[in-house]
Amino acid sequence: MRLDDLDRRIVAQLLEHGRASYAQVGDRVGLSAPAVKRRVDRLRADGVITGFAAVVDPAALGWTTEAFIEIFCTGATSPEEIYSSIRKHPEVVAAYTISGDASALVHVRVRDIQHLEQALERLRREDNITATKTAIVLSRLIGRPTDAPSP
Amino acid sequence: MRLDDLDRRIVAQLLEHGRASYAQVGDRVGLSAPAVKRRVDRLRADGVITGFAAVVDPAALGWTTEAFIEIFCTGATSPEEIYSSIRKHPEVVAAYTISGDASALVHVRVRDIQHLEQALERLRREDNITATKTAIVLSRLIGRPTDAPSP
DNA sequence: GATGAAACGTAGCAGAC
DNA sequence: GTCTGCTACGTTTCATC
Repeated sequence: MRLDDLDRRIVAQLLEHGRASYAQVGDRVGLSAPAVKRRVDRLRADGVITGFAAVVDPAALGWTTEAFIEIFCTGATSPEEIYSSIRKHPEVVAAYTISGDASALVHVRVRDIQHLEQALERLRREDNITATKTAIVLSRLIGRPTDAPSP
Repeated sequence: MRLDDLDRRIVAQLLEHGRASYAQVGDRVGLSAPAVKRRVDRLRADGVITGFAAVVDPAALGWTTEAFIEIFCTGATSPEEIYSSIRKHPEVVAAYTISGDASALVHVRVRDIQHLEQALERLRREDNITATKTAIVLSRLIGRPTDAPSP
């Protein structure tokens, strides 16, 4: 499937203003409200837009600390095994298998350093995980505060 | 300011369904639509909810590759200097100053490996940046596809 | 302080063009 | 893609606890 320029501008609008009315989006991109709705419906059906979400300040919910943890696994641990080892930890907001020394990179969000320590201990207790290497986030330079799990 | 349990449930609902009507949210949390609206207005005014956004599949927009780049800077480069060095690169979707060896961790999203190479070259051309260490994302285990810049 | 019910204006939606 | 009408939602006002 192909996106034309109008589609991209609609997506850009909805990335900024996810609750904007179709008429508002239409004003910005030069279409009528029903036309925008049709295109948004198509974008959702095609999986370009997978949903809508509130953007929440994690600090306001009491999650003030975040960290990136490199995870080292035994031998040839499959992505599925890594996934099942980390999915149960609610502090994990994102995780990726990556090239390089580490098996995976895990982004966690925690209340404070004590909470981070607990989460790390829990992670290291997983069978597959042999070692971790943690980098605590000192400040966010770019990127919206991502959505947080509820404390 | 303090959030009660109702506030947290409303936030959780809006994180999942950012375009849900107040009545729908109210049904799930046990409030009427006006009551939900008042609380959402307050949550927005207090900065707990900073906005709403579409959740977009970057792959559908042609951004199929992502990577994490550790950035090493000269001496005591301030976060502000790092910020001004990376903000102009549209491939950067997130960036953090972190503890450990590297000065910053930068999350980039690119069309393909060739595009990644170009972005890396551009980054390394920055005055402050002395070295980079890149880990290409092989697969996303956890975490929504984050919002992408328009290609 | 908070909520729920009723009002009005507006947006969403389906059909016809 | 636009225009039209019906339905549902967002929003304010007011009474209530």
